[in-house]
Amino acid sequence: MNEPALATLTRLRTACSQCNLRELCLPVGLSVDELQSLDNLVSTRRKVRRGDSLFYGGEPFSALYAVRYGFFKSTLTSGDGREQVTGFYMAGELLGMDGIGADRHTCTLTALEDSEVCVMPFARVEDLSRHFEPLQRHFHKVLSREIVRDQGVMMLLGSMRAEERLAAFLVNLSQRLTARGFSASEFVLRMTRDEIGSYLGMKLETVSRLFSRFQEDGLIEVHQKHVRILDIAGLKRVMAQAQSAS
Amino acid sequence: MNEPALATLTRLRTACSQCNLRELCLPVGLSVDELQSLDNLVSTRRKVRRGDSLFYGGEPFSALYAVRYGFFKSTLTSGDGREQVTGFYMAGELLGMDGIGADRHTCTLTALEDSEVCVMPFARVEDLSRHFEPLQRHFHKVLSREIVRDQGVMMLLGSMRAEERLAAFLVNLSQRLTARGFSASEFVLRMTRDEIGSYLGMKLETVSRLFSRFQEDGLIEVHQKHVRILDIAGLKRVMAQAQSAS
DNA sequence: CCCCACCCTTGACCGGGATCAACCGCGAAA
DNA sequence: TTTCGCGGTTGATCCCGGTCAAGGGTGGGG
Repeated sequence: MNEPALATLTRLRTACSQCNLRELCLPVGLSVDELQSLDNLVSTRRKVRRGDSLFYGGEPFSALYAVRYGFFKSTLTSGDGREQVTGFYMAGELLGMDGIGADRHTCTLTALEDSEVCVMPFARVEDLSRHFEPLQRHFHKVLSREIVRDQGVMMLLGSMRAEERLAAFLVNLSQRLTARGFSASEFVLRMTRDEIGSYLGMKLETVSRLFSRFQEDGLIEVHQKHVRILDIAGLKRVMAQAQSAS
Repeated sequence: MNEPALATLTRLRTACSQCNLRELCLPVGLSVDELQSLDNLVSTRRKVRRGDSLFYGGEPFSALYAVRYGFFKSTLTSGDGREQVTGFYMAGELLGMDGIGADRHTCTLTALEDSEVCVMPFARVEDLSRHFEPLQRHFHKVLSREIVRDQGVMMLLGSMRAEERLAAFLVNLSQRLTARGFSASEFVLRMTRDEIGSYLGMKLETVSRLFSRFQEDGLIEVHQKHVRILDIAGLKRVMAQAQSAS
């Protein structure tokens, strides 16, 4: 009841109930009252500069992270050194769930632009989950959705042609940006052609060629990292051409 | 303290503490005492005949399932009807975690041989997790491991050549069978070439050809669904040839 | 027990996307 | 302002694995 002033300040600054991302992030769907139960979920915030990593594969696991702003990629490195991009993450999304299973992160999370995350010590997440049912429910949903997302990528990689994959990627990006109040039709890619290619299981040259083809077909306008979507319905049509390539 | 005899019977029959899979399944790592806290986690058991489905994509979600014996595949069907196999599951593995996120299953689980599962109503899983910390920890680990597994498949599909993928598949199968007390080197495939191909992102003809090639190379012996692994180290070498195909 | 539907194998050919290579453009740093 | 380097684009060629086709094995249901 009489915590030191500094602690109070930190608690307020990192309080979910004060956060403008609460509609996107872990507390989604909680009432204002319920939200206050989460106010010491976040211990601190942490800034990560473009190019730096939040954590590396192999590092001990201790916390989950919620993106406050910025953009991340997650990568997996196989025994023989091949690197695979396994996801891209933006504001409100949760990072680090891969580490729970073995108390050790399996993938590396790297910022693709200057970013900031909320640090949620995992012991605290579990504690609060045990005492606060809505958080428990929601946390389980977030974990489950990550599984579903990954399965979607498996479908992408396992049974779609290169152009379908890239179209699906653009549609997905556009949808997630829209949900965050950005323009659905015009954005700047935070990642390189190589990173897109790794994520989608193709070479960077193929990504580049497909961007050009989509442009010729009037679906998009590309200028390096600037993309404007001209025909989202057309992209969705490309996505579902239904003639498996593999 | 004086429950009806029938209830007692059911409870005992489905008690995790009596189950010979407890070393593989949800209760792994719990002491005998702790185990008894789980004894009403499982409501009933359910048999699923070969070819039948435990649940379908789109169906409402209500329970998780633990495989007691048998073999399952999970499949995802895309909007345009393409089907992708997203996993194979054997005794002790947990099914249905995809359904938590949207209270609705996204994939279909089909038995590839006559099987039986333990039905764990999800509300009960969450209840027990809240009151019993070791279960909570372990449940989170299981969810996280499913995420990690999926990311492994993404790596497979995104950056490995066909022969590497099939080698990885065989090595993985062999390891999981070993953990269950089966022979590491000789087994019967429960799935068709088509299902393996879908899982690994290649056509059934390619799977068949690669099996033949592995046989010529003295790595395995194949006869339809019977496989004998002759050179597991050789397979592991094939897995890690490190020259990306995509 | 037999048969037929389903699964598997193998061959011939083709094409999508990888590979190799050259060049361009933009942004950061001096 | 110039330069340097990374990232992107585009072309030429190749080859892995997809496609099409034919035939063979086999195990489960009637």
